[in-house]
Amino acid sequence: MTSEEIFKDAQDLTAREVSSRRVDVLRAVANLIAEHGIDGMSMRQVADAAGLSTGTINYYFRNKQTLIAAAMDYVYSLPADRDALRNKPALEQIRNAISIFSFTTEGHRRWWRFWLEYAARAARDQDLMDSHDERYTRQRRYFRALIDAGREDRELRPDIDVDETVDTLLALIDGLATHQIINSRSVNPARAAHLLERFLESLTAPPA
Amino acid sequence: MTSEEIFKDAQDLTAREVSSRRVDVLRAVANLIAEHGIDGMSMRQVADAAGLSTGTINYYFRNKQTLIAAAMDYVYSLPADRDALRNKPALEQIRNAISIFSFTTEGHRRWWRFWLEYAARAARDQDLMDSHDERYTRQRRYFRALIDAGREDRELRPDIDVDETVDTLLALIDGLATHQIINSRSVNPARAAHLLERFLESLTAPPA
Amino acid sequence: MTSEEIFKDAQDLTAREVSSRRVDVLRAVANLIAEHGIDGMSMRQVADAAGLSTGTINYYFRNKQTLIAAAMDYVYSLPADRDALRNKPALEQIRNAISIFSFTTEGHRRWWRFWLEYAARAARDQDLMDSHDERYTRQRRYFRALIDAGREDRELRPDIDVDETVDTLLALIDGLATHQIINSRSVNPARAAHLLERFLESLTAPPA
Amino acid sequence: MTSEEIFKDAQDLTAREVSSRRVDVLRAVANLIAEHGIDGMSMRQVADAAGLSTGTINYYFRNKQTLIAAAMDYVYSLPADRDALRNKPALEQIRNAISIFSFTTEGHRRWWRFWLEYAARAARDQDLMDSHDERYTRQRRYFRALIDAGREDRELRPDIDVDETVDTLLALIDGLATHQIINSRSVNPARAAHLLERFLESLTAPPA
DNA sequence: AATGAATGAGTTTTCATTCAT
DNA sequence: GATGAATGAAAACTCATTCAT
Repeated sequence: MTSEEIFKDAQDLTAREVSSRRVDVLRAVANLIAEHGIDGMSMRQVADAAGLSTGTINYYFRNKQTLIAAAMDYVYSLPADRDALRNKPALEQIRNAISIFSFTTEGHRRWWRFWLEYAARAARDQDLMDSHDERYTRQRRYFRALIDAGREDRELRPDIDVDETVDTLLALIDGLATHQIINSRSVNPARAAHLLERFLESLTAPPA
Repeated sequence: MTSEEIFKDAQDLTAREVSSRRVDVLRAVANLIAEHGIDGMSMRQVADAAGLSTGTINYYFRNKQTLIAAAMDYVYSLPADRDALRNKPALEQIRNAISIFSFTTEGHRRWWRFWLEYAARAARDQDLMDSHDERYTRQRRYFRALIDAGREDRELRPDIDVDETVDTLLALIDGLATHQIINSRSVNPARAAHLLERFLESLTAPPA
Repeated sequence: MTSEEIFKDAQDLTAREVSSRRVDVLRAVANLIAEHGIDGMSMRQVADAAGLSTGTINYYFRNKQTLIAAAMDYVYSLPADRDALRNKPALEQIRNAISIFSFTTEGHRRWWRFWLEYAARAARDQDLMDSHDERYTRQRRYFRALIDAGREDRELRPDIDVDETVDTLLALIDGLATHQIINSRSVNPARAAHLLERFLESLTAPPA
Repeated sequence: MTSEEIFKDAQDLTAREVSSRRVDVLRAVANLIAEHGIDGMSMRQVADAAGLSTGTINYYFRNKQTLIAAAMDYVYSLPADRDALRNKPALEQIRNAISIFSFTTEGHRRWWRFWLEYAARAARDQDLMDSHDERYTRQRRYFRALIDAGREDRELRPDIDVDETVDTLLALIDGLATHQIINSRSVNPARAAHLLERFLESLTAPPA
């Protein structure tokens, strides 16, 4: 499942697939957080959105904090269709990986609002911060491998510093996403995509 | 007053300047938001921190929402000591402007935590978003002028696209700041500063 | 104020004396605990009984635990009219002190039900236990002085061990009170009073 | 089974005797009440402690109230090993009967905490009060017989009033037990045992 | 201008109880 | 017989806001 599927409207979900109650709840939480923020989301809203009683929500998940942590985990546990591209050129894989973070659908917008809310909360919550750091490390490793491969394939310039490139790229992605959300008049999806593409270009080998 | 002065410890403040009660409150709010988040900050906390009663807080500012908007405005109303550098080389001015966003002091950390909280809230509040967009536009204009100047002075490469450079730079700054906050184990201040410096280097004219 | 005044019916109170809101609440709590037990008393009941809102109760007292502790303190803070008897014979003072613990009025019954509830809770709450122990120590000291005086005045037998007498007497009082409450069919007030009187008799000097 | 066996640690129990599920539950309830109080004990705790589901607890016993009443009955249904002492001197039998109420083991402490909780609840529950009164009557009868025998055997003074002695003794026992629990700093087990012993001494015939 | 007591709606959470399996 | 998911009412507590002083 991709983030788009998580953040699509609730009513579309039950029809298509048989999902456990637990997942229904987490999906509802993700959408509610994207829409109202963590503190703006009440347990009653969760219960209503999931079609359960508040008692049941607290029966499954011990309390709101645990519920939110679980929702975070769930949202970030995108199995990703990366394997399908395994034999494609590295640059294509990078572009694909990046595209996941674009703003092409409403689902994407919700994902990023969720992410922003998460980030703001994690800034004050050591546990969330730790688990986020872990995910970031994985993401970093993944992009590092891609860029490494791209460099060896001569798709990317041989003189780039891989680690620096990864960290800069990931910061750029998050920064552009944030700007798209809160400076949406100044930075629109097309603009953000263009800037990212320009950054990628700066990494490709110049015509000898 | 710079952001550092807003977010330094409260006791340091009263000594230096005579400030109106209103400003005391706003400063208290800014620090409380950085520490507890918007929803995590109660009006009573504000009152206590400002040495006033809750009644008075609501008397000055109509309600919490207005108070927060005022605090946002206040924090972003940094007069900035940019003029002092007016005659320095453009690159130095850029470096100085960027340094304001670094993480060298605890005040800086608080500033970014405030910013993150602000961003998350603005994502769901059109009014905040609008006023933020306005500020972003001003910031953009300022950096644009600097980079323009730098290009004309041949400090920067003549082939860079100024608008793209500004947007990329600002996104990078925000992205790196976010990472420093929530991926603090992976991205520390020195690393972030280094990556920004590397980005600047990529803008300088290569030795012919 | 004596325990009888604390535990009389609420409506009688407001008429007679001007009492602070705080005391109104504590009196309501004492009566509610006597009637429903600590866990059986809800904050809403307290609020209703005191003619305030739940918010106000939590505004005065930080939470239920603090409220209960305050109620305990209040109930036990009987100024007592002991001084009035200062010059009377020791035995008369003892009899008077004991009579406070008798069951002559409904107020007394409530007082003992409150005490029993308190004791049960204190058995599991170190803080309550500590403060109770302190009160017990004071009570012990008071009776010790009385019995000492009685022995010196030759009202009481010279061969009694004062400490043992005090501890036995106080245990007997509490035991008889408990029996009157929960074995009310077997042990009634008159019986309990008689048994206490017999115990006192055993302390008086036998006719030489 | 004696009270000591009910209140000893759970793991020791299963080994020795084969007991029905019902009894397992009641034992768990007794211990939970001693530890957390009646209202502090949840049905889920009972289920967990008994290794059953909440559904099963409510299936065996109709509801919490019934369960608690059953637990009370169970705890008080001590067959007692009194018969073993049938031919011993009355005073020895009395001392033995009293020793059951001492505080020599952790099991005893739990028993008394249970008793205190029971008493507090019975003070507000006519049904519990009635069944307790019945037990008290039995206990009274038992001690009456012992003291009667002791008097006839000339172990005890002939001039004591048997009924008064019984009621005083039982009140003293309960009072001392309560004091040991909630005034544990002032009244320890050794002290309580000593005071009881002194009371017994006052009943024995003085050397002519 | 300033207070802080008072409010009451709203929140999270607990828990005895039910019931389909 | 036995389960445990699900309930919904009730609990304690919070908090922005009001208002008499």
